[in-house]
Amino acid sequence: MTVSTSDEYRKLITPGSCVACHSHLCQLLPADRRDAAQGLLELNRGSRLEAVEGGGFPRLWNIVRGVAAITTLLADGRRQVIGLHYPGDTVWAPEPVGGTIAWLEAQTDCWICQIDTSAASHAASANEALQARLFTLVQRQLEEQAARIVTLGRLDGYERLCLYLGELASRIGRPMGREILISLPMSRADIGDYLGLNAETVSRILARIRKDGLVKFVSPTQMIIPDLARLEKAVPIATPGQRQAARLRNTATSGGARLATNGPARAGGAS
Amino acid sequence: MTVSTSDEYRKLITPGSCVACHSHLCQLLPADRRDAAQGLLELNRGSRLEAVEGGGFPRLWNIVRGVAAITTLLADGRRQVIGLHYPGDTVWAPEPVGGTIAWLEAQTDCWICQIDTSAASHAASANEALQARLFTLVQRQLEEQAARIVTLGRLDGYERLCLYLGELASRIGRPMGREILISLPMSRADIGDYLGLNAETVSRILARIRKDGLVKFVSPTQMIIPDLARLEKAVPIATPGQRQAARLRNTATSGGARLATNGPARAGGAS
DNA sequence: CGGGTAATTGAGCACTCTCAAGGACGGTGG
DNA sequence: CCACCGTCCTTGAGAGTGCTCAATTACCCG
Repeated sequence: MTVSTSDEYRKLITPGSCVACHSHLCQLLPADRRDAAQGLLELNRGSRLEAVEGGGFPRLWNIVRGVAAITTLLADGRRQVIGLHYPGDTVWAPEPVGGTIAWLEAQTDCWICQIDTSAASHAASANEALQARLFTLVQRQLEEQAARIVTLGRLDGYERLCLYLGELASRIGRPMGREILISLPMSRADIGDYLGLNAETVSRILARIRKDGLVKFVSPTQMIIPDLARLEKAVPIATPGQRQAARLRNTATSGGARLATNGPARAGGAS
Repeated sequence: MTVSTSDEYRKLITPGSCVACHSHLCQLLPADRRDAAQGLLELNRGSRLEAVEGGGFPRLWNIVRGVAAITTLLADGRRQVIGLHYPGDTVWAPEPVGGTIAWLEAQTDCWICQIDTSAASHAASANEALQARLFTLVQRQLEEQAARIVTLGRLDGYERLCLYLGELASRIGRPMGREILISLPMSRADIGDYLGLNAETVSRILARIRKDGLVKFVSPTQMIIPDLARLEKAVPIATPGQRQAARLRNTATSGGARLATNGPARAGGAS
């Protein structure tokens, strides 16, 4: 993990006019604690960020740039990516619990703004805007995790990968006319860790999805999605777009929370 | 869903001296909203409780008695149990999102205390104790869901069931000397929906666990765990030492933290 | 142009699913 | 009390999906 002090940031995070992110969550902290409570970190690909004990109040990670995974390990070395987060996301940092630990791991070079609300809590418990924002944020993260539980519990590999590609397309895809260009931020093995598969299976299923014409390969890490709707139709669930629209409807009333959101959605599958 | 008004409750929930639960979360609500914000519900086995829009503030379900599952029903009738909750648990009620709805479903007869913090939020945002309590509660739920993601993503059926039995033992098991007696609150099919398996597989694996001596059957829904420690040893939960070792293995290859091998064979799953 | 990592592909196997047939259990009515 | 019935549980056979192991092939970077 690298703490950067480059000029590029200094400009971004000028106190009082930080433009690093769109959430401006830090602005809701009490003015005298704003500096202590935030810090923009630069993480190189593969480096990690572990939450420390927050004393009961949340530590938040705001993904300013890049893609970062919340990851954990089993005793035997098996690995699972619990969540995958994109620019604009704010993550409730997982605290160490009973021998198990999860950390944030940069999948690409990242800028992460760390916000420690414990610094704010005592002075700002009356801060209703902050509280509302935190609730919205937590609600979203609970939903995303619930969706991932369904994905891992009930979707097969093909569906999981279609979901993943759709997620990438809507979060970091670059529209090119009617098509969408995506750069995969993770290796096959990492994708496998995210989707509960292994690297070879990911590779094989990707080949199958390509053969079905749902995606075109530019290189192993760059692909083009000719028709997002068709890709999403391969997954018998609400699409990220639909969910986002629904959430905008939902949150429109409550305190102007307007983070672009998504996350894998609901699943079909067997039973 | 049944709203009970039986005498048995009336005694329990006498305002100001409610002893229905141990959380006493409702006591943290402002006094004038306490009645509006809570209500003790009786759910018969199989009945449901749906959250409604909370305006950005959480609706909480406090499990006083019984076992309840947060469940989603897919368009084709298949189910996924997202979470399973026991007496003493407080659940952040899932709000309807994008056409997908999750609800609480009583696995056994339940008493549920519903707490609506939106009633409290405006008057009591300064209530630091309540806020701290909510954070703790959310933190725990996020952790539980993260653990379930790992379970579904990386544990095989045998491990998932051992975990489930251990969970039951520690939450609703009755100690009998050195052994623990548990009454399964769910059918094989429901357990399958919880663990991402199907009913037949659950039955088969249960038979295998029995043959391995980790559990003794009293009846199909009552079992005895002779040695909880031995059961838990079947699940690779990371101890600090093991985690350290695994991390060293994991980081040894490169800064990218790659992993040579993945989880156990897990197949099927859907379609 | 080498060295190393990442990705692909193949063969064989393990785990879980589907479909199907009995068996155990509890409730009901005769 | 017992036959009947529905539900849940068990067990079997066969098929499907994904994993392991292993060998290439492609790609990146110096």
